[in-house]
Amino acid sequence: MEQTKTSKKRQIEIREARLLEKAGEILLKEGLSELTMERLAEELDTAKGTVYNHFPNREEVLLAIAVKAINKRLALFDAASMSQGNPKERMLAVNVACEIYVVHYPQYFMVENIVRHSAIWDRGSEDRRNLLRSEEGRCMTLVSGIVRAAIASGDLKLPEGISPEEMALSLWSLTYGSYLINITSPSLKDIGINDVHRAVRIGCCKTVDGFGWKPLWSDAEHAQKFIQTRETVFPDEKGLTHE
Amino acid sequence: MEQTKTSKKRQIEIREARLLEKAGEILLKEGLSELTMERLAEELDTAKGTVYNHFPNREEVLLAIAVKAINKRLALFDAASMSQGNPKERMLAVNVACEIYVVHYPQYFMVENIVRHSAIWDRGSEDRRNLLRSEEGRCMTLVSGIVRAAIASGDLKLPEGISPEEMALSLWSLTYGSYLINITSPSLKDIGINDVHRAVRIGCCKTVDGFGWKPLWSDAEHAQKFIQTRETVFPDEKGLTHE
DNA sequence: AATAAAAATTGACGATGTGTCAGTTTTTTA
DNA sequence: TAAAAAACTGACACATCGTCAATTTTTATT
Repeated sequence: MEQTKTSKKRQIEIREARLLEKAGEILLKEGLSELTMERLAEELDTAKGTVYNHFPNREEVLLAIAVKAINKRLALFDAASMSQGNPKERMLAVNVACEIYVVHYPQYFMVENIVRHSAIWDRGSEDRRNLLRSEEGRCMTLVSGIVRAAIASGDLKLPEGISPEEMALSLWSLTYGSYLINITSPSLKDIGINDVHRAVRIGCCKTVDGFGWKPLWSDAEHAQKFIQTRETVFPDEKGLTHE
Repeated sequence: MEQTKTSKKRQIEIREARLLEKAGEILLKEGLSELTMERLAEELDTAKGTVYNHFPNREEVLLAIAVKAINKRLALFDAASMSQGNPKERMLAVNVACEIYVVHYPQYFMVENIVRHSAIWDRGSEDRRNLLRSEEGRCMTLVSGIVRAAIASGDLKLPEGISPEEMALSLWSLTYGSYLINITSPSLKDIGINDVHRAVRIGCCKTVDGFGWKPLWSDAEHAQKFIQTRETVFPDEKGLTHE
C-alpha cells in the first residue's frame, strides 16, 4: 500500500494510454512487424500476460489505435463542416482537414489502412469494429451533408441517379488513394510527383469544378482560400512540416 | 526414368505456375492468413522444403503474384492507350481497363494492395521489387502519355505548375481509392453507395471535365461511349459480373 | 489493523508457422 | 551404367502468439 493517491484503476488506464502511444510510435518508426506483444511488454516494463490483460490479441491493439485515429479524423472533419462559409467553402475546409490529418498524424493514417486488411479486421472484437464503422460512417455523413447543402442551396446539381454519398466517395477516394500511394510508394518523386499535397488539392478542386459546384473559383483564388482556411479554421494545428 | 517427355525443368515450371495459381486462389477465397507455406506444400502434394526451393519466403510468393498482376494490368492499359480515338477517348478506355481489371482479376487487385505493406514489401527480393516498380511506372507513363497527347493537341490545358503525372495521379487515385474502399468496407451499400463502378465512372468523368479536357460530353454520351469502348477495345474480356 | 476476497500480475507452456539443412532420392551427364 | 548434379524431404531450431495456474498486490470487511 505504497501509494493510495492513484487508484489501481487509474494506474491501469494510464498504462493503457501509454501502451497505445508506444504502439503507434513503433508502428510509424519501425513498421508493423516490429509491433509484437512481447515488445510492448518490454517497453512498458511488464509481463506479456499483463499486456494481454489489456487487449486479447495484437489485432485489438491495432483496432484500438484505429479508434483513436478515426476520432481525431472525425473531430477535424467536424470542425471543417461547422466552419463559416458557403457549402463549397466548407468542403474546402474538409480538404484542409484531410491534409492536416495526414501530415500531423501519420501513424493514424497508417493504422487506418492497416486495420482494413481482413487478416486484422476479422480478428477484432465486434464492438470495436462497429465503433469504427459507425465513426467512419459519420465522417462520410458530414461530407455528404455538405454536398446536400450545396444541392439545397442550388449551388450544385448532381448527374441523374448519383447520390451525394457517391460524390463524397469520389473526393475521399482521390484524397485517400493519393496519400496511400504516397506512403507506400516512396518513389513517387521518380515518376514526376514532387508535392503530393499540391496534387491532391488541385485534384479535389478540379473534381468539384467538374461537378459544376458553384461558386466557381480561379486556381489562384482556390489556392489562396486553402491557406486562409487552414489558418482560420485550424489555428491550433500548426507546423505543417512539408512547406 | 518413367517419363522423359517432360524434362525436370518443365515440371518445375509447371509446378511454380500451379503454386502461384493456387496461392492467388487461397488469397481471394480464404484471406492472407490462410496462405501459409505449409498449406501450399500440401496443396501441391509436396514437402515444405520444395516450396522453399521455388521461393525463399512467403513474401516472395506474394510479390511473384503481384508481378503477374501488374503485367496483366499493364497489358490492359496498353490496349487502352493504343486504342482508336482522340486522347479523351483513349483515357476513357483506360477507365474501362481499370474496371475490367478489378472485376475480372480481383485476386490481382488484392495482391497489389497487400504487397504495398512494408512488412511484405521490405522482405521481397530487390529484383522483384524493381520489376514491380518499373512496371508500375510504365502504367503511369502510359496514362500520363495520354494526358500529354491531349495537351499537345490543344484539347487540355493544365493548371500552372501541374504536371501530366499529377493529373494522372488524380484519376488513378480516385479509381484505386474507391475500389480499395469497396473491397475493404463491405458495408459500402449501408452508406449509400450501391454501384461502386458507376460512382467511379462518374467521378473520373467529372474530374476530367473539371480539368477542362475537350471534347466535352454529356453524361449520356459518356455512359454510351463507356459501354461502346468496352465492347470494341476489350472484346475478349467478357462477362462482367456486376450487371 | 488484521483478515478475507477480489483483482492483477507473472512467466512457463502448448500451439502454430517460418525458414534451414543434412541426408536421401531422382535426374542428368559422361 | 556409373558418377555427378540437382531436387526433394521432413526433422529441427527459432519466433511469436495466446493461455493459465500459481503468486502477488489491491481492495473490502470487520
